Amino acid sequence: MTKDIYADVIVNISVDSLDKAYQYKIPDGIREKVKVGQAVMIPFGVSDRMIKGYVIRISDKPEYDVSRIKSISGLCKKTLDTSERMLQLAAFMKNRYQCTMNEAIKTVMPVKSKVKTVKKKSVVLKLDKEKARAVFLELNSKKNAAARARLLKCLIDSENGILDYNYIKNEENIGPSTFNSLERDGIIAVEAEDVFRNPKMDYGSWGRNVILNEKQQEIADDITGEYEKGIRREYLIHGITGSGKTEVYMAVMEKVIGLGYQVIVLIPEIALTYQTSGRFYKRFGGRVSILNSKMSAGERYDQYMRAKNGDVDVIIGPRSALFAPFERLGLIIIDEEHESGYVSETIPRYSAVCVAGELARLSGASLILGSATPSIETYYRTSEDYKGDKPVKLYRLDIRGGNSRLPNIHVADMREEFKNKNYSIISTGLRDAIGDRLRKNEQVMLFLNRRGFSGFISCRNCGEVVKCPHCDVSLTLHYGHNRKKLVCHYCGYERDMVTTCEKCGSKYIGTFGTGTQKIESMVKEMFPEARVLRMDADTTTGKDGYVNVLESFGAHEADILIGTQMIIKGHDFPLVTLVGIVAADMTLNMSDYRAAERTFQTLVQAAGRAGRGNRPGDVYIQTYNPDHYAVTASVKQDYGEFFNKEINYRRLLSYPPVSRIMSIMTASSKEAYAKKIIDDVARNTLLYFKGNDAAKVIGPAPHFLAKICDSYRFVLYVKCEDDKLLYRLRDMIVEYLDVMYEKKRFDVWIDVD
DNA sequence: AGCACGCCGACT
DNA sequence: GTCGGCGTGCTC
Repeated sequence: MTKDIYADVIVNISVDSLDKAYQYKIPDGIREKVKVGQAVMIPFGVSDRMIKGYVIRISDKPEYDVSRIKSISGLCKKTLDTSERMLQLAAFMKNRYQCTMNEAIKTVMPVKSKVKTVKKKSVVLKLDKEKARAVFLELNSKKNAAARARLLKCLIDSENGILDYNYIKNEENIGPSTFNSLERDGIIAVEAEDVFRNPKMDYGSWGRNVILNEKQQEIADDITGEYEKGIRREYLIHGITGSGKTEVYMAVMEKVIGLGYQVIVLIPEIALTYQTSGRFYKRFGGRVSILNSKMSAGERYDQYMRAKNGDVDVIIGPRSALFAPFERLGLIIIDEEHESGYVSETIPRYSAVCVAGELARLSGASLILGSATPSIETYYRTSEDYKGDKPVKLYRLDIRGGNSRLPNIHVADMREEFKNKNYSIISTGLRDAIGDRLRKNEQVMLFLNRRGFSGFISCRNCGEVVKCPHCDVSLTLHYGHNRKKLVCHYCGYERDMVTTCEKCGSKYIGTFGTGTQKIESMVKEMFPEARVLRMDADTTTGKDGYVNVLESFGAHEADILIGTQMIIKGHDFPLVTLVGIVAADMTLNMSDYRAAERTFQTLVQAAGRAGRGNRPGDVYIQTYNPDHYAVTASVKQDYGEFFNKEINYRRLLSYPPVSRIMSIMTASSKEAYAKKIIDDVARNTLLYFKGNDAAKVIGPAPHFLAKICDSYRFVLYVKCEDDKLLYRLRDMIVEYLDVMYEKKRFDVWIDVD
């Protein structure tokens, strides 16, 4: 006799208490047909009423009282419907990102939990108040009508005889049967209304056609040609900034929509401005739906419903727009695919580019990626060396539209500056250039790689650095409203600025490094007459904060804008003719294999900000590593050169995308315990790869941030070309730790790439 | 959500 | 007794 197998099934009802998996036996006859994502009919509840559910996991051991497990009664055939596809996508994410199926489902089906808030049920009094009062008195005098009387009283007391269903149900403790009986007697009515909040926007006339240049047309024709032949695949449009990638997207979209398919367009959060939305509205009119992060759950749900009902052809939004439930998804476009915003910060930490690839495959859609500085991973998939699945077809778009030209790029070697006794953080060249622009009444942007990348405090006498007591990290200096304070960027710990060294008592406390605030004060000192704006997390409070700063700068209310990452994304400022990258190599020093890639991308994108109007632009790159290929290649704006050097470097060190890398981090409040576990994992990992030289194991070692929030961290790296081996190892480690160690006393994170 | 069960007052 | 409304709790 064969062993029974079981399926975890989620029920297709949107109620919190049912939001979990139920285990069913899979009957022998349909054993092969039941896969994760399959829709099935199951008997549910005491009366075994038949409902639809989805299989989310299959296993051979029952996790419930066996005698009470029912059997799946049949498959729901039909075409692969959207929710089934979404569940398959969730299953993919579960495997790829090591999250639970529930976490994955919550990500891909945001609809489910939101239903309640949107389907607003209300109770309406059907009689006029006089008659209702009579009924109420009658019920009130009866002994068995307490709930009905209570409900009626509430309705009579309410202003217009309408109350929220859930409110009254919870507040007055009224059961469903009470509503039913009153409704049957025609005294009340329960009404469910779907209020579609459709953000109305007027963008004037639409349908305007743009004429593509020769190169744009060629790419659009090629993609649509393949599309018409039924070819579905991934494309990369490598187009320099301002080369008009959007025009190509739109041309392809038009074709795909014409064939009756629907399109998802992902855009980096920061670029989701009215400008962008307006362009799409102008072209596609009301058949476009735009999602943004400011939308409430309800508004977002409404847009998803419009997508599901086929009321829109195009949905535009940040990475979550990927999960719009289109029935006939034909194309996904990801603009600026290298953007870090496409990687989720919450579990599951999925990459939208990767998930989009899978979604496209599942739905028979094509995927177009676009970027001026494609991620190494994506570009690698266009190369001939790439042997994996999902190869990418590459197009180049290298003519800048309009009459703007590439800026002149200057490199300032900060080591030379230091030798020449310029101890400031602004090179002489950049300083002169700023002065020149101020005289010409043009604008300047000064860019710093990341917020408070330093500003750490140390004693000039003994060298003691002020650190966070909970984390092994130096504190960063911030200027509060009227006092200086020290902040830990990891745990948020705050304290007053120290005045004397806590170790030696010296009064000479120095601040090192340069944050945006320090640059601001220095620039104000150098150019007292200049109007300076600073943009970072401290100056921009609220969701619209940064938009306000950018708008004010765009209106020439300031001459110099100082800021981090945010200022180089999106937004064109025609008056900006000078961009200074104050510390170009800061990201190079980060202990991450993507450091060079990030640096190159930032430098190229920042340089692209200068001279987008008619005036020629200048860019100053200040660096301590003028010979590093990330710097030299960005000076030449030569992606190819950078890619070749970078991919060789990664090949040499077995980094992704050539090889895969898995990191295993253990953390515990007891240092020795975290160490013991990671040593154990390391030993087992070596055992796992015994006699197989395909993998390299590095470590274990204390993590780069060895102590965060009073928790000690150790890390182990495993590099291997075959990701399946890594995924299997990962699953084994998780299971092993589960069995061998007490769960609560430590944390473990396992990450692939 | 939807269903049944047990409780309790009311009516035959 | 037993009918019927009401509140509670469960659904593999």
